[in-house]
Amino acid sequence: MPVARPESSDSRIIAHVDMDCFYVQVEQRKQPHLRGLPTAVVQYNSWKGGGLIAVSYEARKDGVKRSMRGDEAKKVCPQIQLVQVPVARGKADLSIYRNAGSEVVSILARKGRCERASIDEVYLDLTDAAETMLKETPVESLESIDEEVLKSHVLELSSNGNDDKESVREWLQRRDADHRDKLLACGAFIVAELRLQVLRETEFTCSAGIAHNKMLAKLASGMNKPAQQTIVSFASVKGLLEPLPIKKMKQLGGKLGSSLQIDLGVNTVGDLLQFSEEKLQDFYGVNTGTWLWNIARGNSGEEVEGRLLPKSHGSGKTFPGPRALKTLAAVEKWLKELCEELSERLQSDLEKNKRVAHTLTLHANAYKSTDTDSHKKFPSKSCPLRYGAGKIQEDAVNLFQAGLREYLGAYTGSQCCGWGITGLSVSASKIVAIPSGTSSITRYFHCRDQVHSSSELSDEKFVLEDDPLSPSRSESHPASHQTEQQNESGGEEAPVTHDISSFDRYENACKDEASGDFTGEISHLSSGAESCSTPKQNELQLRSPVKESKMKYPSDGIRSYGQKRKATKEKGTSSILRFLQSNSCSSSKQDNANALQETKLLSSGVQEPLVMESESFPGSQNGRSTNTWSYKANEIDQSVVEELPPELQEEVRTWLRPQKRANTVKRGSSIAHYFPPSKNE
DNA sequence: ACGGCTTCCACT
DNA sequence: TAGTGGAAG
Repeated sequence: MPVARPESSDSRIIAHVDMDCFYVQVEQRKQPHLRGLPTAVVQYNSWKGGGLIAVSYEARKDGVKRSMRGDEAKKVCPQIQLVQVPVARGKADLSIYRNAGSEVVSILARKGRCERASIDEVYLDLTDAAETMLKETPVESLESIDEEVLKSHVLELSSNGNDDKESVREWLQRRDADHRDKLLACGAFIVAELRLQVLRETEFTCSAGIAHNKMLAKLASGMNKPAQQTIVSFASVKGLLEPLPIKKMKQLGGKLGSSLQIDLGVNTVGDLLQFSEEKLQDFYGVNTGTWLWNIARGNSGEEVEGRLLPKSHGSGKTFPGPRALKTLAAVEKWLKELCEELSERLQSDLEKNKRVAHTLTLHANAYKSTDTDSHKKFPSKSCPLRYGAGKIQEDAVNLFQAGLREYLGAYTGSQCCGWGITGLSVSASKIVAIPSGTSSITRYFHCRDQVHSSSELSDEKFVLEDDPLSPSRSESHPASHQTEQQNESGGEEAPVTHDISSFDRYENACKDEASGDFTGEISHLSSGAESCSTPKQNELQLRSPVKESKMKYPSDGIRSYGQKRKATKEKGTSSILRFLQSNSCSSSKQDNANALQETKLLSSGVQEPLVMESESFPGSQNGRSTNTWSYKANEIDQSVVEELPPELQEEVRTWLRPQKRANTVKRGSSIAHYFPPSKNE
């Protein structure tokens, strides 16, 4: 899974911001009398007091751990305050925490590119902001800076026990510092300010790590909690990683980490240094091997994605042991609950963010009481997503039945034959911003034309029908049957506004009929992401081919850690495209502003000059054709690049000179005179 | 047969 | 593409 993304001499300024015991804070804001008390959030308290999902730092001191039961927590910490997660439709409802997370994201996105990494974590790329600050902020003003930044922990200092504010102040203002450390210092100021804003506006505290890449930033954010920030200075990287238990590294907490320990005797990150890149590649494949080699040295080129919103929504519940669902009726009942929640969240996403989801997926866990030996898994199934709780539910039930048949094998009436469902979940994915504005409407009709003229569309009568949305029609779901009325979107369950639902329909139409991706712009952009990456491919050193025979996993353990991941996916290149899609990369203030701005950009033709060649290729199943775009690097007009936002200019130029680390050269030389060795001015 | 629920990613 | 599995929190 980890992937090689080598990056040498990386001068980005990356922050990882992590909310402190977030769910607890959300509850404490709701009930301020809980502040300062040992507190934990539990879900479902009937069985052994419920499971803890967040624990305050006061309670942690007493040894309370997440994943204790409420009862155990009471034992080690009798005064603990247990707050229950809200329950809706018979299941835990995390929406208040999600909403609180959005509050935070919208604040943290004010400076630099922001990536929502989870409900309570974000990454920030503050490179540009830090550089600007380094250029424009006279050193004197740093002396009057707020206390918060002085509470930073600077790793190279704290290892010597010199963590006091005076030392930190001195470190932050060192004039002979490495340029990269100066940028880090600027990043620390920016992050401190952001954290204060978060506190002021949400009452939530958070901790942060400031470093040159995501991996180190993430590592650092957890080192001094709560409500503190940690800077990984250039000089501290080696000392930080060397003694670090390998399992503490993100991505190595699981089987890969275990394999490193067991198979290679690697217990700390430092131990990894003894292995050549080739050796690691022999064991784990080219990509993972290179990735390991790099992270051991503190290198990680992973980009901060400009994404403020989740990529999918899901709603699920487990039915452990005795509570397993044994009848179709019971499954249907719970699917209804889950689908209602999902639908609500989809509606909200639609209204707030103008996005629609395209795929509905059903997951289930099941057992057969008959043969305990067969460890067959209940297959997950998906289909096009139709809006409206009732439709989602109907489709989910169909998916379930298809899965169940497959799970049980041909025969059986699928009723009371000794099966049980221990887990159910529905999720919505492939979420894209809705096109809006006149040009999109034009494309809408254009797209429609394609739908009808497009070759295949076979036999089906539904092409011309009013509501071509039913997933039941999709040939991949023989299980389903279309009984529904043509009566389109809504009815009682889907109060969708007209314009929106029509867009929704058209998207689904285009998709269902498999006649090309729905908007011109979206398909251009997403396919462009692939073609744009070509110039960069050679950045990945894919040297020695993996010899599968030498893979040394325990036979039942790790199979393959992605030795064949292609170099064609370059996150760096996609952010420009994302910018064109959503304009969320840099300074956008609010989530829901993105979709709107997106279309302005798109329809203003900004993307055109970037797109040098257009070609179409046959689509997969239907012989449909999809437009895609590519360009030749040397054909890009410089003036086009200059029109882009600064942080993207950088990126584009990087593609154009794939061999160089544009970053270091450019940044280093142009602003080296700031923070001069002696007091400036 | 309980750690519940959610999200993301890579691979095939 | 759809479906699977790992990882994280």
